[in-house]
Amino acid sequence: MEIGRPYSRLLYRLERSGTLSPQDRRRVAELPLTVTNIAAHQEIAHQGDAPSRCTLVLGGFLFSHKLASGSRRQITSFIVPGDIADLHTLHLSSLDHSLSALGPAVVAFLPHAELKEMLDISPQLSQAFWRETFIEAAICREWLTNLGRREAIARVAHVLCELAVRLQAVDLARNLAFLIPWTQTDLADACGISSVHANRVVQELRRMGLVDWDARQVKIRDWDGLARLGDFSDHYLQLRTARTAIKDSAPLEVKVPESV
Amino acid sequence: MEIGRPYSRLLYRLERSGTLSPQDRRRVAELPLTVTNIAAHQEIAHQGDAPSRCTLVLGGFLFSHKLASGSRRQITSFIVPGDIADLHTLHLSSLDHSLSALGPAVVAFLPHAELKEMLDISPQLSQAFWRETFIEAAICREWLTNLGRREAIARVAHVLCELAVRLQAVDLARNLAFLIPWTQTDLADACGISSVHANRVVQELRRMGLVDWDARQVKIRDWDGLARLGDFSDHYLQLRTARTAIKDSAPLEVKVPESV
DNA sequence: CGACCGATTGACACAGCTCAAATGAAGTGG
DNA sequence: CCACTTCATTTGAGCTGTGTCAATCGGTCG
Repeated sequence: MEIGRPYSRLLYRLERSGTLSPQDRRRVAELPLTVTNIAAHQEIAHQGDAPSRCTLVLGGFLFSHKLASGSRRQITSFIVPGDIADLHTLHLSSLDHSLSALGPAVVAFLPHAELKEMLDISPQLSQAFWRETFIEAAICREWLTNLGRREAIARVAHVLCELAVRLQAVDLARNLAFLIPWTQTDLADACGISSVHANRVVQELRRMGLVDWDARQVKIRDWDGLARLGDFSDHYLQLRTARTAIKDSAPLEVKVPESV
Repeated sequence: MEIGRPYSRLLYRLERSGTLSPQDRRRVAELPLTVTNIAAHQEIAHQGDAPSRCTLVLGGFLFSHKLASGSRRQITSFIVPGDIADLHTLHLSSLDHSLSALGPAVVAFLPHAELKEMLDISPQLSQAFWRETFIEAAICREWLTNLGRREAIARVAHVLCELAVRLQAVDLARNLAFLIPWTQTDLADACGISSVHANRVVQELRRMGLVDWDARQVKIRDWDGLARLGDFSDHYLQLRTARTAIKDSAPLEVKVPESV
């Protein structure tokens, strides 16, 4: 987990929309940070907290979640390396969700004060970070559609497609296969279904030959089939360049690499 | 609708988190704008479009929506006067959702160029607008939880509570009653349920004595009961003052554009 | 070896969906 | 001012996707 260059993934993301000036890159790279190991299932921040720093994921996965009716958990996002998990704490007084680690993770904490100062100085950086916020919101809207208007198997397929694309964009998936330390219950809580049903859906996806799924390893065997089933199109992720990097052309007519 | 001061509600919102300098207020007030009447059900922007201006709602209601599986509509947000409906088009290349009017509405279009220029000049304004984005995202997460982990009647109750609070915050609801030109089908598409079921839920809410609901007029008769049923707490809206406003103040006169 | 956790299975219940039709309210045009 | 259309609401009757409950199985770790 290249701790030596903790900002590389973040910078890579910020530059998706356009190049940053060398100066701006330096500003980001020189932000003070505290690298911390997080244990599996550890809660980093709790709903209602008012943290004074943001959390950049360097390795592993975090997720944000909320409770409904006191006991029912809804996962509101998966946060992958290169993402800032709680940028909104910069301007909102209290956190509207909790933040936890899916498995063991490595994060860097960035103090609000320095972050704010940096953003005040550079409108370009401010824009780049703001843009990340917008993408996050677009993902949230897509999830909303997923929960509101697709049935269980399509929801799961959609989430898998999204993760594959997002992870591939940060080099954490190759050949549409990736490792993620979740349980079927986590998946269920992201998809708004019960864990029992999540299990049945996973089995059905296996049976249909769409995915291999052993423990924490997910491999998409039939991208077209899964994307069709999950009604997935990656436009909302705004990864123009990243997508070409992944598979060099037409979005949904992608061929699955034969190898692996 | 007070067209004479189109920015009043926007300014009011931007200043929730802290006062703007007179200069910044002037910058906002002097933004060039094109006021336009929108017919009921008119689509203002379509998924995939790349508009070159943002849409500020002056009167009436807009909503953003997406299609799943080609035909199933999910409403992803209700946009009320004072909201900017599509601020994200400022930095994202294409719109990830469509934008339409619930009933007749009045909007002001703000060209991206001038908006960007203004935000580049003033970090304070930039922050204030960014903050609005964060609130929008928080609302989206709450909706996600709503769809994923609450049953139908609670979803509807939650949406009603949210609208009441948001509208009361911009003086468009008084005594927990408001006018909104939606149909039960619109409500259903926001809550991820069928319109038939939405109807049954509405009837149940009436029967329980929680709301009065004639045509477009919604009146919450038992706030505590409805909020409890909908598992609603307004923290995520980040409206410090809103709750007290709801309980005891008598908001000002309100008008929804009747003709347009 | 026992304890624990996650995956898996089966049986059953029910919330909410679909289909279909009736009712009601609000124009619209003759 | 009345037929006619249109659109929203309402109601009824099955049907089904998904939830809940309760075991069982299997792997991992101390």
